[in-house]
Amino acid sequence: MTKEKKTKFVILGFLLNDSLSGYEIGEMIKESTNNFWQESDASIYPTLKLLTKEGFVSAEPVYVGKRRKEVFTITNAGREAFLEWFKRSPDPDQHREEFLLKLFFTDETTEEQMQRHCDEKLRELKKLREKYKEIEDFLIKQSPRKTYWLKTLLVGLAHLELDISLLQEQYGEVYATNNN
Amino acid sequence: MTKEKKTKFVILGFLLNDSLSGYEIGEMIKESTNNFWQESDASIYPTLKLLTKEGFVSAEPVYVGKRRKEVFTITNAGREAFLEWFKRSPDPDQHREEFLLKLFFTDETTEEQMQRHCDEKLRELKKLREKYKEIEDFLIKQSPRKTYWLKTLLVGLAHLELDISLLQEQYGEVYATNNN
DNA sequence: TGCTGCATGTAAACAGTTACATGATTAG
DNA sequence: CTAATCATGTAACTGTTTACATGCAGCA
Repeated sequence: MTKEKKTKFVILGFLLNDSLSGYEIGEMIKESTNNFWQESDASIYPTLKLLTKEGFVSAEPVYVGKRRKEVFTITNAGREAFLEWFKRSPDPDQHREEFLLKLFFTDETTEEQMQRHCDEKLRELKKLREKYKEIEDFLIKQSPRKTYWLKTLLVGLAHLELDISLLQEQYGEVYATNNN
Repeated sequence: MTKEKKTKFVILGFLLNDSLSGYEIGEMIKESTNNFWQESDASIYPTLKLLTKEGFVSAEPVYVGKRRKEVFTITNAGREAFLEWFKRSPDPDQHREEFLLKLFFTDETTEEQMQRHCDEKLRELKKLREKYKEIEDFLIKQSPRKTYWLKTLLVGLAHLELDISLLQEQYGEVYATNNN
């Protein structure tokens, strides 16, 4: 029926522990959930407004000098809504992997072109792996309570490692000497 | 700038070898690309109309009795458009994995609830693995020319195996006795 | 007769992104 | 002084899905 906007629950999730401003929520999303659940910046403020209207969060302005900051706090109704969402079976993943789409159609084109995409992808993934490892360190040192943040990250890392090794297998370790 | 509808290239991709009707394209999508690039049924016919208007495909009606079937053939311009798309760097993947989102927020709820989602997920993935293996057999026997269809499938299978083993690791092989 | 599969399509609603617009504060 | 960052928001557009609507053919 009414397919609820999932952005709502991402925001509620971050508000469970802390009262936060839209901007702060945006920063947290960028550093964490964006890696497996993308949200655009612009979706946050309208969604916060919606959540306010529904009574799932309450807003209060905080002033630092002339600077206004709208700080949001989750309500009991908001907690209930979050838990109700949480216990529902997750929807099947939605994928839109253009890289795989091109791999799929490589028989009709040239392997050289695809090889170039693979090279690029491999470089990207290695960079991402470094980033993930930094986040891993950070989580272990700074947020030892967030065991599931770490678990989620490790799932992501495992997938990265797999993709890296698949790409290297296929193309014979040409790049392995430099930056593995 | 103008972010082109990717659906166009999925359709062009399938038309590179064969002339096909909208329905047949839909069937092929369901069986193959839908596993990593989801398209809804309803997007096919309007996109074919668009492609016709752009001169990338040509349509001719075929009648079997009173039954009309619109068969589409790719044009030279269509081939060029496809190759132009193919050589562009793939856009970064878009993920929306509600399962991981829930895993991420498990610290704020209960592990029991999440465990239930994991059980369900594990069952789904095992089913999907069977499906993938059938497709693998089919491809090897029926479409030996499509080496990249097979490669794409093997990437998918590797990810499935990884997810299955991650889920089993976490939850101690409770289900390993029955249907592994 | 009614069900399933083949076959094509449209309208309305919704979600999501891009681009824009504004302004305060802080560090160099 | 100016660039970067903090901070909030809107309008327009585009893409996508949902639900609907139609009708033929074959089979039980």
